Parts: sequence; C-alpha cells; structure tokens
Amino acid sequence: MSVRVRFAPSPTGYLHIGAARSALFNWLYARKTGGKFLLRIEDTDLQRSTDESTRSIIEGLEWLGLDYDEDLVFQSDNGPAHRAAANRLLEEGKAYRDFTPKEQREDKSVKEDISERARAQEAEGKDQRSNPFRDLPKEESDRRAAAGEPFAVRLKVPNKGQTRFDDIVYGPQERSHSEIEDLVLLRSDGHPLYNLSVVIDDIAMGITHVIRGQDHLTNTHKQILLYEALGAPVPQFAHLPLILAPNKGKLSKRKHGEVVSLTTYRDRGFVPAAFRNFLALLGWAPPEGKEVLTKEELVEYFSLEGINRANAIFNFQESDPRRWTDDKALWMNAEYIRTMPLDELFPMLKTELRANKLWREEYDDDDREWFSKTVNLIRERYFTLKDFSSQGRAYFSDDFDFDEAAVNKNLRKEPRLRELLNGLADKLENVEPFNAETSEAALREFADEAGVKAGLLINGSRTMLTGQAVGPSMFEVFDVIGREASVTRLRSGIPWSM
RNA sequence: GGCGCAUUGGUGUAGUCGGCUAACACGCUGCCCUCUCAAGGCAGAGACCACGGGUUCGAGUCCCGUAUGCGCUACCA
Repeated sequence: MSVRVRFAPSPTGYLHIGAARSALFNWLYARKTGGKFLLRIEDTDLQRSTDESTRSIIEGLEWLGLDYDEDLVFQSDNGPAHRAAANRLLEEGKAYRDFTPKEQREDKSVKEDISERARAQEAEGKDQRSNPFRDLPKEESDRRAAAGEPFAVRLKVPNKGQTRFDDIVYGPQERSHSEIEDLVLLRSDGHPLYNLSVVIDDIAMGITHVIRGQDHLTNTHKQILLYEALGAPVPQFAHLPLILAPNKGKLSKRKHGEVVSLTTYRDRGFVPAAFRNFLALLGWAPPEGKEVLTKEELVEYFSLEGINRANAIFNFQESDPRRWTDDKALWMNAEYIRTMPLDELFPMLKTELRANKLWREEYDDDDREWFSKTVNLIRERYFTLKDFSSQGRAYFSDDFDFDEAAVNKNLRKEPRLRELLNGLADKLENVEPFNAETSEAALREFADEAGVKAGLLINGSRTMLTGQAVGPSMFEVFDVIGREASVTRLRSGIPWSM
C-alpha cells in the first residue's frame, strides 16, 4: 500500500515554525517513499479561522518548497460526514447520548478546572465511566431526543482492556481504557469535535501514516478507539518532539513574538532552502553527520526512525538584536548565501533589491558579469538577503549612508586625510586600465610618496566608498565600484560635514 | 489530582548487540592569514552523560526509584 500522509493545520493565525517542521517531515516522508503529501485545513473553529491564515499557510509551504498532492481539503466541508459517523456509532450502540447540561468553562482556567474536577471525582469514588446516561435504555434515549432535549454524543469506551500502538518515534504505547473518558464526539449543538473530525477525515483521505506533534501522543489512544469502533484500519503513528522556547516553555506568538512565525523568516531575508535545512535538523539528524543538505539529500537521508524523542529548544535571545533567532539558523542562512549557485541566488536578490529600488534591469543582461562579480565579492560576509540592500547599498547606488562610527574611526582620526584622499582621487583618475591590481599599485605608490601607511588610505577609502568600516578587500571594491564613482566618492564632502 | 513522554557541554544532535580517553555542528576564546570585517586554517575552553541505587569484570547505553521539564486529561484544536 502506498504511503499517504497529511499536514493538517488549523488556520488560526500565522504558520508556526513547529507546524512548518511537521509539514516538512510529512513532506519528506512522502517524497522519500514515493507516497502522497496532502494538505487539510482544519477550519472547524469558525470563530478563530480566517482565510488570511489559510493563505499564509499555503504561501508558507510554497516558500519552503513543500508541494502538496491532490486537492486541498477543508475540514469544514466534512461536517455532515462527521455527524453521520457519530450517528452511525449511536445506532450501533457504540456511542450514547449524554443529556447532562453543558458546563460553561472559562478558557483561561481549564487546567485548574480539570484538576479540580479530577480531585472531586476521586473523592466521590467516581471514575471516568460514571455517567448516568451511559447505559440509558435506547427507547428512553430516543424518546428524550425526540422531545427536543439537548444532548452531546459520547463514545462508549469499553470498561476493560487497553489500547496499544507502536509509535514509530516513541515506541510501544499502552493505555488502559480506564484512563480514557467517554470522549464527546458531537457537541449538544451538533458540532463535531476534534478527535472525531481528524479520524473521519484521515480515513476519508486514506491516510496511512499520521506524523504530528507529540502533544497528540496520549490522545492517539482515543483516536484508535474510534478507528476500531468505525471498523477502519488504524494508520501508523509517528509523533514528533516539540519545539520549545529557551526557557523550555511553549513557543508562542504572544510571548515570543515574530520569531515563531514562518513569514518572519521570509520577510527578514532567509533563503528558503536554508531555513528548510535548519528546520530539518530540529529533532532529526542525518545518518552521516553532514548537516548542510539539499532538498534531494534531505529526502534521500530522511527516516522517521532517525527522529529524536526529546523536545528541542529553539535558541534565541530576545534582548540581543543579533540573536533575534537561533544562531544556527542564522549561520545556515549565511552558509547558503555564500555558497549557493549564483543562478539560484539571483532571483531572491532581484526581489530584495527591487523592493529597495536598487535593482537595474541591466543586471540581467549587459551588466550581468559585473553583478555576479559584485555579489560574489560581498556575499561572503552577509547573513541575510536584507544585508544586500542595507550593508550592501553602496554597491548598487550612489545614495548611501555613512556609518558614524566608521567615519570617526577611519576618517576623522587623521586631519590630513581629506586632502590625501583628494590626492588619491587625482591619481586614480589617470590609472589605465582601472582594476584591482592597478588601483592597488597606484594607492601604494601614492602612500609612499605622501609618506603615510597604505592602511590609512585603504581604510579611509573604504569608508568614503561604502560608508562603512568593514567590507571586502578594498582593491576589489575599487574595481567593482569603478573609476568614475570611486573618484567622485573619494572627493565627496558629505562625511566631512557630518 | 491522574496518566503519558523526555532528560548527553550554552544550543541542535551522534553514540548500533553495554568496552568512551564521550563524537559532530552552531556559539564562545586564542592564534594564523590580513587594508577592515567576514570567510578559511589551526589550537582551545566547555559534559562527573539529571540525581540515587542495582545488574555486570565493565553502563551514557540494561533494571528500579527520585527529581525536574513537557504533554494529555475540555461539549478547544
């Protein structure tokens, strides 16, 4: 039987990186096994679900390069099927109507509520199975329902026995039925609940392997009970360790802000392949230790068995702007930027430069060679695509800012420098041809004549030409900026009047 | 409260059937290179493998217990 997996997010906000990682693992497994990767939007919570969120999920997957097969499924379209399944179980006596009035519950105190109820139940000697309606005769149940009395539908969990399954990641799992309550399938307003919906939809979609977050590990037993009640084959399960915040708590938008949202990485200049690569390494390790892997290599090496069981911490420091996200993610991105084929980098650069009005169409044809050379020169020290339009601005435009610290360090320190740099400009004006070698020779010669260290002129030039104190080899910069612009910039009065 | 899962340097992980002087990557420190910053090269710091006990000639690896963290326990998803 061929593998069918799915990614089933609920569209209640941005795509969380944890969810993105689940999607990745599902996708990898499908591609590895030649199976299908399906996408289902779990939009049954109408209040919280938005179209915008659905769009961002689809865009996010696309950005990561995770293409899905077959048609997109909206869970909300399957409401009737969910209800029909619940009613069938009711007919077959595998579920029952619970006429207990619905309890109002405050969302914030659920956790305490649960504990309190559990303690109270224990004190009264009740167990999960103590529901007065569990064994209500069918006729009476039918009569009360017909009379219009509201009811929820609950699964009749067997008193004795246990469910067991072999999780591909976590190994054999066993849970006694006595630990499982009679879960609600249908609310009293007829709305199907999560556990029912997933199971029905997974059956309908022919899912063979359920790969999802570890937060569903214990609930899996309930779902297995449903598969069995429904007479459907139980899929294989593989639960993934969770991704936690540095304090080992939940990674949430409210607490941690934009770091958890996938779109942030797109917007802040990540190369999709780099982020995908980083994500794959959270909870999984390639068998041979090589960590920088192409999409194809990820598919080749991936296996569910290789997934780690302990939760991973997403390591970032909110207080430090340089560590706004995980160090390794940033490193991975830089690694991709400086080593990936230019052909693949160009489209991303085009988008980035265009957004900042730094793109010129000639970069695609006449100036292609110059553009390649320039990008190659500067990409080595950049971490994100954004750096090309910020730190790299001076390479693509004459209109750039001077970094004040750089001006202080490289220009103001030496009073004669303004005059010297003007002299250098005069000298460079007559260098023929103008390139890295000749500009170097000219600069060194000029330094000798003036009796100053070459470094003084080099560093000064760097700041005059790029506005910064750091950057590539100065002579390469002269070459790339060109004679005309170099000379003009050397003579500029701007930094001197700052 | 109950149940489940996890626990290897700051972080991500590797450690097959028990032999480890505990490996790799990121980060960190220093040196080299050098016109700066990176990259690269080299060197290094950092883990009594959560703790306690047991089995064994020998335990990160097996068993039991404890602690801590996380998850689930909803007419949320």
